[in-house]
Amino acid sequence: MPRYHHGDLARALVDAAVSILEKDGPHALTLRKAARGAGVSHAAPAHHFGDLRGLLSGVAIRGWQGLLAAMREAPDGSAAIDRMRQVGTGYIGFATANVGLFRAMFHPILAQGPSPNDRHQAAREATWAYVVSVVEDCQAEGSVRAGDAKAIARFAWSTTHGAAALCVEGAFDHSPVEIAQTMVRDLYLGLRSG
Amino acid sequence: MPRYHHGDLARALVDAAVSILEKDGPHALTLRKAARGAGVSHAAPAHHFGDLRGLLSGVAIRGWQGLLAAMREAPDGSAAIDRMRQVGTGYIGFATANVGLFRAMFHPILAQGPSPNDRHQAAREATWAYVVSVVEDCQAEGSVRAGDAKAIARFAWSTTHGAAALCVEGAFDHSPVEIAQTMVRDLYLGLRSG
DNA sequence: GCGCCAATCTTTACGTTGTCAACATATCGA
DNA sequence: TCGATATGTTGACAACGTAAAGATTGGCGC
Repeated sequence: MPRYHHGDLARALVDAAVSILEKDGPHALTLRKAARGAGVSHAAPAHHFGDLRGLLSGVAIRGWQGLLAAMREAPDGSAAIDRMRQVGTGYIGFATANVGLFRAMFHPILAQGPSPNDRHQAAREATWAYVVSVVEDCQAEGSVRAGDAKAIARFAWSTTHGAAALCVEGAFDHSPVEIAQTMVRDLYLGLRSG
Repeated sequence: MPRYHHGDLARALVDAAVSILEKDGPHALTLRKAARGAGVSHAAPAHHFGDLRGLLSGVAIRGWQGLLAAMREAPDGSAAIDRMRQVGTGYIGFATANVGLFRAMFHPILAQGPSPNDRHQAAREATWAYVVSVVEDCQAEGSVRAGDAKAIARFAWSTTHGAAALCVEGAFDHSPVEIAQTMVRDLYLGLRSG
């Protein structure tokens, strides 16, 4: 029996939103549709997310968490360079496996103005911090050339993000796995030490 | 005096759309607003672009043309590697100088389903073809390592597009010029022959 | 247990939008 | 000249984001 109070509506709304995103894309995501998916009235989301941008921000938080998890999927104890490779393959893998979610993370609405949600910015920065730390580990073990770790991380991030974004766009007529392999290989041709 | 027939409404609508995009971003672009900007009734755009996706596609065509022009801005007769560098700096320069237009070119709505406009796909492929041709020229002059030119072009394109997209997102706390310089430099560390 | 307040959800309402159908006007070729 | 076609207008409709006001619930002091 439906109660007046949902219990965890914020989570349920994000669940519904992700489901809509994966089925019909970012354009199909509306506040009212997410509310229907969660079984509440159309104005209920406003109390948790404010507006559409807020809901999208909530979705993006889950996206960044998933992206970070995918990048960390390397086996424990592996060499830093292996973790670095997993950053690339995990990133592209996550993007192509969760196209709707990935597109929502970089939706133009979110890009405009400051982040409407502190946790959103935090989730994003946590992912970025992980990449920088892996670069530093690689430098420590000598598998990546010395230099400003953040600059190197920006480069690796750009290549990886660009490949993922273009893959998701369907700009390449190759499988994501192929793209990821050659991208990661070529990337470390430029990053290797010596 | 306003005539019943506009003369070149399609162009005027794209003009108005670009103006809206640059001022208020992709989210603010609506068919009705573009129609008002062009001084016609709200349903007039339908005859030229069908729906909102069609208008966005028309805008994107102009975007791809401008992007290609920016990438070709290298002085005539320069070495292929210089033209290659201009691909990177021109790409990032165009994106940051035309943020709204750039975002529209990669708007999620356009990414879903096939391109609604043949000229859109053509403009896109022309840009891609130019990058591949520059890579081949670099290989011919020995400034870029041998190998599948398209694969190398995909790599260069990914790095450049990723850097531009993240720049436009405000993900980097550096000036676009700085980003472009270090990106292009690091990119050709990995692409150089030998 | 009781009462009150804040949080949560619903209902109602309003202006805007995309899209369609019906109609009006201009252009162009047979 | 005249009809077909392209181009633009008007009117209408459902869906949307958002705000205001009311209903319901949970929690906290007492």
